[in-house]
Amino acid sequence: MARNASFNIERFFQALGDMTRLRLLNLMGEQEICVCYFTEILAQPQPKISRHLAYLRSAGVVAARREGRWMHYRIVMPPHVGATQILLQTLAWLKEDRVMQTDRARLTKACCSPAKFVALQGAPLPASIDPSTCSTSR
Amino acid sequence: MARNASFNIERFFQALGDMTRLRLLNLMGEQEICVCYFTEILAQPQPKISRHLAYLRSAGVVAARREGRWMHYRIVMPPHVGATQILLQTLAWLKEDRVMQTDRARLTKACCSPAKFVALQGAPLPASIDPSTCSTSR
DNA sequence: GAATTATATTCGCATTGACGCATGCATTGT
DNA sequence: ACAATGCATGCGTCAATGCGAATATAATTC
Repeated sequence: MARNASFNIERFFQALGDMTRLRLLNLMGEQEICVCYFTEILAQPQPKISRHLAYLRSAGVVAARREGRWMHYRIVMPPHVGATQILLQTLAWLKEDRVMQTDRARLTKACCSPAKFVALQGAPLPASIDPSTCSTSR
Repeated sequence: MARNASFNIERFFQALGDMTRLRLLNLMGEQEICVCYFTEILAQPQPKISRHLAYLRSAGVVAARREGRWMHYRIVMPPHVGATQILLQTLAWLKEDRVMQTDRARLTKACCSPAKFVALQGAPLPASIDPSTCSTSR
């Protein structure tokens, strides 16, 4: 309920004005990600992650999908072309950031060798991950 | 390299997360604008305008130049290509907004017929304004 | 139905932000 | 020096935000 509040420009930029939320967006990128990956990769308390995801959701930047016990979050493009372009531009920009690159590397590693991440045993893989991308990890 | 410690991603987006600040940025656009125009066109208290300008300055989004009693503010492009593109994209997006269009129209009007804006008597015109753009005003 | 797992929400607290009001500071003009 | 002008800043107040800790909710498993 109350999931489709009208898109608000201020709220949109405010949602981008926090490093934790930017890291979450960077991890989502093009694909849907399970919450358990966020908490594991950012190494931060689950309630904190959950609140930031709720913030992003209230800003209309992400959407959630439930799959059994797991919640998958994905980026949704805003209902304005201008905002969409800014969001895409931001995601592209984030990829140049060291922290963001490290996060992405950890995500790949977690998906390829989940056995090393105790908390992720049995967690659903992002849909777009396939073993062929797991070149150097063991 | 090019690590400019003064520029902060979070701060950058936070600066964009306020309607008053977006209106100020929209008014500046490509040109330098005197503070007295902001207060007149937005019809809001001068300390409020000044505070928001200070916020934008602290975020590295605008710069100020003193000219006698007047302060001129202008947009400065961030030291990152990504941020620059986002800022330009944002400015372009704002132009589609009704409020922003009205503000711009009022700015043009104020520059062309300052006599109608008591507070702007003698105020310096934006550098890029010339009388040829004042077609229908008297 | 009870326990477990994955995620969301509530609470208390500290910090920040936005605002109005009054005042301070810098520059110009007399 | 004094007053006037244009702008910035300090103060008090209130709302919003971020956080950790605890608790609640939803889906699954026993």
